[in-house]
Amino acid sequence: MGVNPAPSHRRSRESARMACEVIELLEVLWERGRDAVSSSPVSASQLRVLYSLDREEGINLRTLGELLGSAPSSVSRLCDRLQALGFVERAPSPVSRRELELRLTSHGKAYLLELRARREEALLTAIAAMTPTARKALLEGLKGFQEAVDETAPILRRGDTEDGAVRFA
Amino acid sequence: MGVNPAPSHRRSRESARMACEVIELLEVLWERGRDAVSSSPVSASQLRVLYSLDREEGINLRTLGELLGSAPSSVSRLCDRLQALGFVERAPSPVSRRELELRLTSHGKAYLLELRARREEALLTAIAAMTPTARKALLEGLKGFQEAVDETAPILRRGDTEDGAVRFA
DNA sequence: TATTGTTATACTCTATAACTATA
DNA sequence: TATAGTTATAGAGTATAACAATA
Repeated sequence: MGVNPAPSHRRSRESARMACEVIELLEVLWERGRDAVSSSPVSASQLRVLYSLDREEGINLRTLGELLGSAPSSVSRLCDRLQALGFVERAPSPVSRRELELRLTSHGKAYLLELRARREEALLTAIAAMTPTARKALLEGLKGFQEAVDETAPILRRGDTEDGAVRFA
Repeated sequence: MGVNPAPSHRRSRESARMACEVIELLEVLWERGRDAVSSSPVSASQLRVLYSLDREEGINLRTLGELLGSAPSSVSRLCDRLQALGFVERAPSPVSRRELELRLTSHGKAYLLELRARREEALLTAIAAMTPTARKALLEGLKGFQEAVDETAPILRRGDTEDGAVRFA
């Protein structure tokens, strides 16, 4: 301990800290502006459901629960309300009569589109204030980061197992 | 409409979309891992309070509410529980007997430190998988972005007014 | 009278546990 | 019997409205 770390290690740690700060900032800012969209009051929890269903169409309730880190009962209630809003639909699974296939409705997809457009607009305000050099670096850096997350966060990757089932491990 | 936008505009929009995606990813992932810290179950809402008090020490309850976009009554309840956990303290304001000064306790600060360390560790896993070039770009880009947010999101900036009061407009 | 903070009430989110239907 | 999904109950987050104390 106390030895000089390699420059790339220091830079990694500095990047992590910086990313952490930026994300905290946006966690506070975005939650403030959530209600401004479509006059449809979708909570942060419901929004996480929409994100997940957008990424993994047709998953069942149990799998969604694992993805969110929430209990099945909580997810069931969330889906009750999102279904009542017309954003999510429960369809019977073709492979097992005790499972569901959860999907965004076109209404739900439209909501996500609008929310993302609004958030991107907010981000643009900040990005427009950056220097062209920093802007270019941000894009390159985020691209690389996203690819790296996709590789190192297996929970988000759908992988076929021998029996053909979908696994999220 | 339909005209070719300048390259810098296209890059800005692309950056915004990319940032949006990355943040959604982390909103889902981080919420899953929140409970793993210190065996202290701090909710996402409570966490936003801790972030805000860490940034703006000694603000009153109303101001915190504006910062979070929450009603004063909600903030009061949040503080009840954070105070019971020993993470936040309410002190009488020296300038007005009807106001409070809200602060993190040392216990609260320690919790934030631990949470951030854990999250930075998670980010490092991804960052370590990036190329050195992308890593460097990420750091430069995030730095520029954070500065730009600080400039363009006045709600987060504390500014003295003529009468010496603290304003968050 | 206006402002700061706290309660009262009602609805949403969350978890654990009990329950129904299916495999 | 084990698993997928739904209720039952209880505690936490949220907002609106009514309230107390202070300015």
